[in-house]
Amino acid sequence: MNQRPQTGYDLAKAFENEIGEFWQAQHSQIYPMLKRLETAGEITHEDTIAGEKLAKKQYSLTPSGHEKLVAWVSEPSPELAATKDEFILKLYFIKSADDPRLQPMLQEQAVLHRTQLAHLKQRRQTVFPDQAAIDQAYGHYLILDHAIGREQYYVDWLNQLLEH
Amino acid sequence: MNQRPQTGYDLAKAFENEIGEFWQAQHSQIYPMLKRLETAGEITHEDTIAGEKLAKKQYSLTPSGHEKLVAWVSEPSPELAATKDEFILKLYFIKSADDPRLQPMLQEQAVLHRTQLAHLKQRRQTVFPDQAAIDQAYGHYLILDHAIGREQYYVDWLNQLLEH
DNA sequence: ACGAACATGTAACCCGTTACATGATTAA
DNA sequence: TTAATCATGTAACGGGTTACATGTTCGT
Repeated sequence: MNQRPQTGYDLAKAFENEIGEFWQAQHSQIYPMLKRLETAGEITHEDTIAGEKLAKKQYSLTPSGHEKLVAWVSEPSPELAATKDEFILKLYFIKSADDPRLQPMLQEQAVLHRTQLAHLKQRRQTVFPDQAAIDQAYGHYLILDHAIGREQYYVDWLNQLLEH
Repeated sequence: MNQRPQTGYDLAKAFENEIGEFWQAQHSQIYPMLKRLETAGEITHEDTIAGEKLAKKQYSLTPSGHEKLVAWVSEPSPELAATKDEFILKLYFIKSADDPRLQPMLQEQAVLHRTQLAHLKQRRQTVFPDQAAIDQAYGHYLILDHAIGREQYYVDWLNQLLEH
């Protein structure tokens, strides 16, 4: 998306792995959008063949598209992140600290977020094994770092409530 | 929503203030939903008049609705929270730590999140001034506490990057 | 008298998810 | 050979936002 040509499939995977913690997009949203962006003149594609006859569309930014991307990154992002956390919503209906449903709920979430935290740490280790890897994709590293810190906070918060 | 009758307006305000950090719903979504829930037999309403002629609909849960709510709270919540943070998405396109756009971006977000953190702390002080207030709405307190911790982490993370 | 907050609704539109649909390539 | 992954698309549906629309009450 930045400079190297990518297929819609590549983008879908990036939304799943690289930035899925903070932004999501399914391939059913991506393919029509790529067509729209091409019509708008922000991207172009080149048809390539992998193997015998598997057709791929390698998209790349046009000068106009690149300009727009650079401008967009520099623009202010004044909106605070929108979150939908069903567990937290359910907490609203727990009126007392003694509610017998509370501890199981916390435990369930603790399992979930500990697993996620371990998974993210594992990813950091494999994707950014050394300083060179970090230097080459610093923003991506920051995203993963932020995701890990955020999960760590969530786990700590749950643990502290479980000790009680 | 729990036991005391509430109007659609009350609910909209709750989504704005009490749980807006983790779940959102506009009045345009709430009013039709209240009608649907009433048709389904989960809630009923009583027309009341405030002042001279301002019509209010005080909704309350039916036994069936209350049962469903209790069951829903106890159900597992296996999905991890979905987040959409445009700033973090933009970070993805910053390839180097020396990119001149990075520091201004971080500073802008720091202002945003410091303000939000101060606002949330202020709310905790006014909504939960003593232990009695916490004991009466423990879940609500936990939500606010979690929101504060989350913002504190975000601010700390940004500060640490700004020191650099 | 006026503006903010209270109070309730509908309509249009956009965005995003799930499901439907198809086919090629690669590794076990 | 068979399952996982690669690769691209469309359609239906639902949820959610913004905008449209109206009227009352309360505090200053």
